[in-house]
Amino acid sequence: MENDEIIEALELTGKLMDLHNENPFKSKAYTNAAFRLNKLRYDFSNKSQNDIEQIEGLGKGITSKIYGLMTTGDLPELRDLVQKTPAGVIDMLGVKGLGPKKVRQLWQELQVESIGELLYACNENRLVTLKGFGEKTQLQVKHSIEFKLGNKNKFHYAALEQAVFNLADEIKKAEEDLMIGVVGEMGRKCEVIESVDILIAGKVDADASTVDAHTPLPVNYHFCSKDEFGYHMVALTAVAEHLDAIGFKDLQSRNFSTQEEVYAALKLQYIEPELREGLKETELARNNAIPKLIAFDDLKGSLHNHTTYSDGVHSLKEMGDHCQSLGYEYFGVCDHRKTAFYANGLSIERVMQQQEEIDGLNKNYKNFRILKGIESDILGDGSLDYPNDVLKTFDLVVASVHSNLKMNEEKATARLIKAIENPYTSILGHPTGRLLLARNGYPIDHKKVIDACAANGVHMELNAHPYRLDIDWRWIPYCIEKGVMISINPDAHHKDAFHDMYFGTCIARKGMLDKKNCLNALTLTELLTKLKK
DNA sequence: GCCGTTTTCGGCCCGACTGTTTTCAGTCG
Repeated sequence: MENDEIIEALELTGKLMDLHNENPFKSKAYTNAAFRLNKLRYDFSNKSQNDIEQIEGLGKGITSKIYGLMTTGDLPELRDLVQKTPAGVIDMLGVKGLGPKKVRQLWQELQVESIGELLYACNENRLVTLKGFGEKTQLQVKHSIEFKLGNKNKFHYAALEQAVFNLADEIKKAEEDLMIGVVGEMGRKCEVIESVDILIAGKVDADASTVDAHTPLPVNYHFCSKDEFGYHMVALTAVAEHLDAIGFKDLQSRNFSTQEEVYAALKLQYIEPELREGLKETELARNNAIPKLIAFDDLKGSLHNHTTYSDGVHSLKEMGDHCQSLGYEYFGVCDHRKTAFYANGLSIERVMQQQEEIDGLNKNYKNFRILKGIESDILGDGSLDYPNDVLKTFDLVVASVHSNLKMNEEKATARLIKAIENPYTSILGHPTGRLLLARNGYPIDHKKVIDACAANGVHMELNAHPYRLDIDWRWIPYCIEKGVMISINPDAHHKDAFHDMYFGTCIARKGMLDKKNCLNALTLTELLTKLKK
């Protein structure tokens, strides 16, 4: 069993014990174990029982249960609890705003046994009769369920890409003579995917759909002749608004084997698939004004990453070495500040210690440098969780919000602007706090925030984690217009997460980012000059 | 129930927020 599965099982056990009104301290033992294990950030799934028992906060009793779970995949307590709980009631624990206590009330007092029934009960205004519930709780539960249902059968781009590429390869292998194209939302590299579409051109002997897709979504296959491949690639990749704007239906012929030929026939600059969203791309193409889009290879370094100093998995040296081995020129360490107690945030003493270690490591690097940074929390009032005389010791300061996420637009915007105005802020981190398919960000006035960045020389993060992709790509053109540079940051907590910058680059292309407006496409020397300003 | 340890028993991760209360329980990050 893997870390996550073990932690999830323990957490669920704790929740179900609360749901069944067992001794709250008994359930806490499980919840606490999950909490402790979750903080470890290393792979414990193949450790010995003795190793597990050495972990702080775990004793003999819970250790033996964890070890049993690890080796047999079974936790008898959990099995019993699951057995006496309707599956729909367990689902209800996943509704935001509902914990075990509230779910118990809904189940026992309203006999609600599934998320569907719960939504119905909200609509019938039945939740307000329960003690501890009111209008607002009922409305929040309703919204939360609707959000959940609305995201059913939607996936993050990153979760599908490899499977879809593999699928295209398999089809190609089965019949070498075919032309294969990924079209639709996947072709446009949208951040959230609802359907997978593949275009196949050529003579198909076997039904391509017999190839096992291995994707969690059904795949739509489209077929055409080879000499119309380009025509159908454009038709199936673009949204209707784009096709209208370029005058697609006025084309006299379908005989275009490449996409480039289609745009040439329409007397337009070539428009990359990512851009075919029906926004301003056609107007720009008409004036030959679409810039050369950034490529993954253009990135020269990685800013905003974490190490074991806070909540990262690998040490400073491991992360630095790995970043260098990937061919980058610099690696920015931005561990969490102390306010981030949830993430083992750094005290001032440990920051100093980290900076000394960085100085030591930098002496041995050639053509590579670790930059001293910090991810400073933006507090509720917009101030940063460090005094200025400490902030000035860093090469870069990423300021970002991690708590108190439920502000209204006016307050959240003012809070961000105050943080941007701090003279030591270099980059505004994940500006809306959104988690795609899981949580809407706090509402902000993007224009005001970007204007403030422009006025204060602050750069904008494009957090490249596939769940975040925050700032939203739709705002990148406005950033560029105002001269605010975009920093494609992996926010890496693990060596493998540097690769997230690839997904950041994909989404940045949708925002028409070119390399000269990308902070981490600068060389080390250029970057240092920029950061000093 | 379990942890840590004063090896027997007091106290369970923390701070903030929300919505419901009328002083706090439940939930979240």
